[in-house]
Amino acid sequence: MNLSLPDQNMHGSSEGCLEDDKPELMLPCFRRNMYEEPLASYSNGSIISQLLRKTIHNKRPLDENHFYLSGSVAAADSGQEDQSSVSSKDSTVEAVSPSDRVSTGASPEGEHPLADHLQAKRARVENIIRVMAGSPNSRQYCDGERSDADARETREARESYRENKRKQRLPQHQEHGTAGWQMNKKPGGSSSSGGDNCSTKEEECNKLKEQLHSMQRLLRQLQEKFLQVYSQEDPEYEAGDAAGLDSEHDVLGESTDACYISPDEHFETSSSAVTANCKDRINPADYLVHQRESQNLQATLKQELSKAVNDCIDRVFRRVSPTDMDMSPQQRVCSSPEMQIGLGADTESTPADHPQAEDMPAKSGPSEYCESSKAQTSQDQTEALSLVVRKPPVTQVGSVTPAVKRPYPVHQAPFQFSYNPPLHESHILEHLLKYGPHSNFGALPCMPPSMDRTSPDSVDLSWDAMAMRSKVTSSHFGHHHHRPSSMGAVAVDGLCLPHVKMEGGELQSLAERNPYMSLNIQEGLTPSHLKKAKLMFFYTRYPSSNVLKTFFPDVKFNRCITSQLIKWFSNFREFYYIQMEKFARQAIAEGVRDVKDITVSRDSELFRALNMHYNKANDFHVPDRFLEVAEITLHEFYNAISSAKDSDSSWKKAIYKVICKLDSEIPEEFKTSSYL
DNA sequence: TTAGAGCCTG
DNA sequence: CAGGCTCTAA
Repeated sequence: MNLSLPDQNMHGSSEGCLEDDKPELMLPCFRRNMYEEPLASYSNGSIISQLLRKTIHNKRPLDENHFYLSGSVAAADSGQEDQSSVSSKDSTVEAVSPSDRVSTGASPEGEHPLADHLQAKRARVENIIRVMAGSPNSRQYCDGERSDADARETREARESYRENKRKQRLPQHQEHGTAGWQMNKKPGGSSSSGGDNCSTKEEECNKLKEQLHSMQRLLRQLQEKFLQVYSQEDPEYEAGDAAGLDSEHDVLGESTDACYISPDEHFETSSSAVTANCKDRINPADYLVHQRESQNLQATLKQELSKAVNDCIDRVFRRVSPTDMDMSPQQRVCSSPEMQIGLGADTESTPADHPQAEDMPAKSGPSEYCESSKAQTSQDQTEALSLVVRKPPVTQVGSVTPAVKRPYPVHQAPFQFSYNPPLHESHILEHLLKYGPHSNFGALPCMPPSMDRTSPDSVDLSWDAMAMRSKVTSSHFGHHHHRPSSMGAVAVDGLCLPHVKMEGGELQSLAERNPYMSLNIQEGLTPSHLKKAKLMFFYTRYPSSNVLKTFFPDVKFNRCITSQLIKWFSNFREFYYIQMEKFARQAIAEGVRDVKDITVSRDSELFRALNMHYNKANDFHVPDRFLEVAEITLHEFYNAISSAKDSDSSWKKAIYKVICKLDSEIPEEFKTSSYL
């Protein structure tokens, strides 16, 4: 039988491993603070610090109101964040975080040395940057699912984390505070303010450029993303989001036309807001000079940044091209995050929407995999598109492709992941940037560029499968490279990941604990869920709600969803029993004398009718047991009707009672959400 | 009271 | 397939 489990090792040992692996399953890259790491490292690298110091020295507060505006916005919104515009709001909230208030507000008259203010400002900008990095995540909460308590908790955790980091850095900053903008020198490093060590300085500059350029990239992507997100919002969200966006624009001084704010601009506008309180400390006579210097810096930075971006793009292409020489230009372009952003919403939506290639040769070794995926173009899209319900969205580029029937079920093994480096936080971030919070992680950049968008696996995997894969990524996994072509998707997952098997409930709770994971928990039932339910009907006519929860781990169950699923099965039964009655009466009409003459085989019309209903694509091998049950049911109906029991209004109840005991176990494969 | 089955209808 | 309805068991 097709669905027999080839992965016995899935059970037993897998259960045992589960506990051990749990911490790891909670992928490090999904932890919130992991998102902050890269940026924290930026701040350690202190490109921001340097910018701040330089800018703060040069720049005069232009508009004190700006600060108050930010502050008041923060105060007003701090209790009701979790809108799509969290980034801006959070930014301002952070800007007036308690610790900052202490340093800036407690003694505004200058008791504190300038360094204190600089630190405060620096910290704020760092916060802004960090928040921006984390905010794509927060967008998902605009659905209102998340409780205020959760929001507070997350925010507090984030703040305390940041404060800790900030505290750790403070002494360092103070030590070097007066040295100007080279505050991030390593302890043993020479002071570069004099510029006497050219090579060291050059190196440092390069490093800084590198960091700046990375940040720039991230910022640009984030901004791009935000703009897209806002523009795609549902009308009902639009008002609120627009407000948030506006406020963001106010705070950041960013223009809507310019989808990209250069970091220095961004930085300067931000710092202009946060440095307003320093205003009276700066000599007005120097203002113009400082402003000129500031502009010079700005121009220099812009120049440097564009150079760096160019270099980066070159590097990306250089890195991509050796392995993807055969890629189509479009594919190649898509492999570069920068280019994806540049290509706009269309391409941006592509990866998430790109279907699973279902007609691929089922058997493909690691080396074949890339090749196969290269062969996958958007034209290979199949009905799998519907597997993930996406929110309103983005232009669906890939949805035009013809459906391709495939032998059921065929999936690609995720073994490729074993060759990839572990997920890095920035990868996650980039993924979010590229594909949005509602995309799944099947196309994480940990994949080879060529697979990024074209992998048949990249679309359809719900998060649990993704978690498994990611688990594989970081674990020992060098075998299981082959699988029989007829093996089902779940079997594949199980074969490849024998030690990461989770029950639906665990998946759900895990996903609920982790906002990023829950991205792939479906809010509603999709056509593929329906299809799966129909196939499950071949095994169970009366599934309990627990069974349903177990076998739909990627569905976020609530009362409504549960009833809907139950209703589905009720409808299935209805059709089933109607067919049974119909064919039983037909048999009687045809003069069948003996119930034993009535059989149900795969050639039977009855079976065809049922198969057509529950397995329309005919890509599922119906279990023999179902034929037996169907036959029994038919016999029951035949007997009841032939003995005139159907005159009783509730004559079917007796039959139902019999049939409900004939449920068989649903294969484990169905437990995997990526089954279809 | 609630969940779920079953029936009917659109 | 979903919604509305009744009925029943827990």
